[in-house]
Amino acid sequence: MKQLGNDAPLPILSAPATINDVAQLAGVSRATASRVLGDYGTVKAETRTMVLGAAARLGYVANVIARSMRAGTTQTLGLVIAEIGLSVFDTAMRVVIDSARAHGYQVLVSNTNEELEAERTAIRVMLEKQVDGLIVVPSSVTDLDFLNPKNLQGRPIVLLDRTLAPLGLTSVTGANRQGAMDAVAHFIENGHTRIGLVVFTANIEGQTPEQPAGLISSINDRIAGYYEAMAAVGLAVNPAWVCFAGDADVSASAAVEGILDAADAPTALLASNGNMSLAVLKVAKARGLLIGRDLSLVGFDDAPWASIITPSITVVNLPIEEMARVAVENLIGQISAAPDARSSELPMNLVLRESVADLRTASTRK
Amino acid sequence: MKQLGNDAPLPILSAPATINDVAQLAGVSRATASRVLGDYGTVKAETRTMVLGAAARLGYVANVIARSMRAGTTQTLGLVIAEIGLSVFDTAMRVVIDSARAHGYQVLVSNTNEELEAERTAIRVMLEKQVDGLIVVPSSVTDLDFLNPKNLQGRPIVLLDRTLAPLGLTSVTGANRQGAMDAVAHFIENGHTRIGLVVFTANIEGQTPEQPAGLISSINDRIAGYYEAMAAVGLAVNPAWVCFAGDADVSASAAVEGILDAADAPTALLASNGNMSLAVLKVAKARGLLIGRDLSLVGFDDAPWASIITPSITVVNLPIEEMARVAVENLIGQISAAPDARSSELPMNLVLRESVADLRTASTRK
DNA sequence: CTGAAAGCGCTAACAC
DNA sequence: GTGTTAGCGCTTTCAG
Repeated sequence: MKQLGNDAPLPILSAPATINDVAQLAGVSRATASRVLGDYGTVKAETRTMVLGAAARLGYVANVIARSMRAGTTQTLGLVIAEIGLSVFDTAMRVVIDSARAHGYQVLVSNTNEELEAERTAIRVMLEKQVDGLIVVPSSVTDLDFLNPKNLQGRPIVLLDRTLAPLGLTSVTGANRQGAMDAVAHFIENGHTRIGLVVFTANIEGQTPEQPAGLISSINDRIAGYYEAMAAVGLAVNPAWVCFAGDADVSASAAVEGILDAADAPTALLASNGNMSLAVLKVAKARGLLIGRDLSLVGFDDAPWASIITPSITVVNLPIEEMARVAVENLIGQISAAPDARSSELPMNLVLRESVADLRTASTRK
Repeated sequence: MKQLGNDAPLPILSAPATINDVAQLAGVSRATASRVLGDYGTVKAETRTMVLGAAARLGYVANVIARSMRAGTTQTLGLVIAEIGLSVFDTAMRVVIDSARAHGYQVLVSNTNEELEAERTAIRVMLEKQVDGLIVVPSSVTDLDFLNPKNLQGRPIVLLDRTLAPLGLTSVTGANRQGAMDAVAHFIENGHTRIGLVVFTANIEGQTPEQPAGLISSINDRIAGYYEAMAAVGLAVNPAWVCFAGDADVSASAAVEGILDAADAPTALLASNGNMSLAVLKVAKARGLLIGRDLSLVGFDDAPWASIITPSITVVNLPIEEMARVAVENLIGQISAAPDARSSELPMNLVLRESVADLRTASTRK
C-alpha cells in the first residue's frame, strides 16, 4: 500500500472506505483516525481537521458492525410482534421504533402472525444478531422455554400487552379484567341484561363456543372480567352468548352470527379486540342491524376509524402508546444497568360513544 | 486455557458461549467447530456429533455479527417508512418483513414521519449498520442527495410507493394518475359534475388552496389525474374545490370544511389518502351529511374498515401487498447479482361500494 | 499528542 | 478430516 500525503489525490476505492483508507489519506495512524471519528481521546486540532477532511472526501461511513464486535453492544433492540396490521400493534411498533431511536437504538422487527414456531425462530435470529434487548408480544402460553432468561444469552426482555406468568418476566400490560368489567357495567347501566362476548383468539381452528385452553393473558383477563361483572350483579350468562373464533374472516363472522341466532339473543356484544369489532360491524351490516339501536357494541382497543364512523364505537381503550413507551424505557433501563425490572399494568378507560343503545324505558339518564 | 476432554464437565461461562468454547468442550479446533456449525466442508460424523453436543450443552448461539464481518453481508434489509400507522404503510411493512424473512433476511425499520431530516439520519444509520439493501418510502422531493447511489456505499435501493425522478432510482409504485382518473370518471358516470379534491400532504403548514411545490410523486400523479379526467370531459374545476392540508387533524378537517362551504360546493369529493378519507367522514358526521347520499366520496388505499362501515367507502385501491413483495424481490435480486433493477408501476383498481350517490334523474343504470 | 499491536468471534485458504 | 493461521473493521491499552 503506497503512502499518501495529506493532499494526495483521491484514490479510487472499489469497496466502501474503511477507517484505514481515511487514516492513510489523512497521513495518520488508524488509532488517530479512530480517535477523531469516535470523538474521544485527544488529537491536535490540525490533525482532526485532516482526518475529518479525508473522511468527507472518501464518503466514509463507519462500520457499526465492526464497532459492535468490539463493544459487545449493537444499539439494536428486537421487537417481536404478534400481528402487524392490527391497529393496536401498529401503534406499538411506531412508538417502540420512535422512542428507541430517541434513545439511540434501532429496531429489528419480526412478525409472528401469532405462530409459536415463527416466534421461536424470531427470537433465535435476534439473539444471533446480538440485539441488546427484546420486546416481545408473546403469542403462546405453552412451550415457551425459549423465552426463559436462561436461554436468552443474558439479554433483557420485556413482554408487551401480555404476561407469561410461569416465567416471571417483566411485562407491560393493560388492566384488561377491569376494562371488561367496565364495559359490562356500562351495558348494564343502559338497561342491558343479555350481554354476549365474542372472542378473537389466534391459534384455534374455526369457531367454538367452548373456551379454548391456553389463551393469552390479555384475552383471558377480558373473559374473566366479563364473567365477573355479570356475576357481580347476579346476571346469568347463557353459554350461547359466548363464542370464540380463530380467524378474522369467516369464523369471526360465524361466531357473531351464532350468538345472534341464539334463542334469547343478546342485545349487547362485547368484542374482544379490533378484529372482532370489525366482524360484529360486518355481520350487523349484512343483517341490516343498526349498531347502537338494534344491537349494542363495545370493543377493545381504539382504532382511528372507531370514533369517526357512524355510529361511532364505544371502546375500552388500551393505552398502547404509553405501554410501548414504558416497555422501551424499562428495557433500556435493564440494558444500561439498573435492574428495576418491574412489570406494570396500566389502566384502561372506557371511551363512551354511540354504539350502546339506552334500553331503559323512561328517561333515567345518568 | 486448559484443554477439556470430550465429556468434560460443563464450564461455567459468564459471557455467552463462543465458538471457541464449543470447540474446546468438544475437543476440536475452532475451524472444525465452525465447519459443523456452519454446515460446510467435511467432518467425520462422530466429530460432528461431539460438536453439536457441546454446542447444545453450552446453549451456543452463533454470533451473526462476527459472521457478517467476515462475509461482508448482514442478511438485513433497511426499511424506511414515511408514516407508520397509515394503513397502507403498515401493510407494506408486514409484507416486507414477512417476505424478507422468507428470503432469509431480517428487517431494520425506521419511521420518518415524513420528515426529511429523520429520513437522512435513518439512511445513514442503516448504512452504518451495513444493511444489504434499502427499501425507502421517500418523504421529500428535494435535498435528496443522500439517496443518490454514489452516497449509498454501493448498496441497492428500491423506492416504494413514490418515485424520485431526478435520481432515476428503481421504484415500485401504483398507477396513481390512472387511479384518480378512474375515480373521477366514476363520479361523472353517476351524474356528478361538481367534483372536489382534498389532498393530504405532509410537510406543509395548516391548509391551503394553492398546490404546494415539491409534492411527492404519488400525490402529484393523483392530482394530475384528477385535473386530466375533469378536462377530458370538459368539466371546469372551480379552484375552491381543491384544497391541501398538512396534518391529519385540524387542517384536514378545515380543508374539507372549506370546500363544502364554497358557493357551488361539490357533490363529490376525492380524498387523496386514508387520512383524508377519515377527515371527510369526520366532517360529514359533524355536519349530519350522509355519505353516499348528501355527499359522495371516493378514497385512496383500501383500509380494513372501508368495506365494513355503513355506507362502505368506494376506493381506488393501491395493490400495496404486491408492491411490497415486488420491492423486496427486486431488492434481493439486486443484492444477489442480477441488476435487473427495473421500476414497476402496478395497476390500481376502483373498488365500487356505497359512498357514491347516483345523481342521474332517471334509471339510467349502467 | 500519536503510533503499534492486540483482539472482538468468526470463516476460509492452506497445510498436513 | 482436521488444525493453523490470517484477517474482516474497529477500538483501546500501552509505549513513546
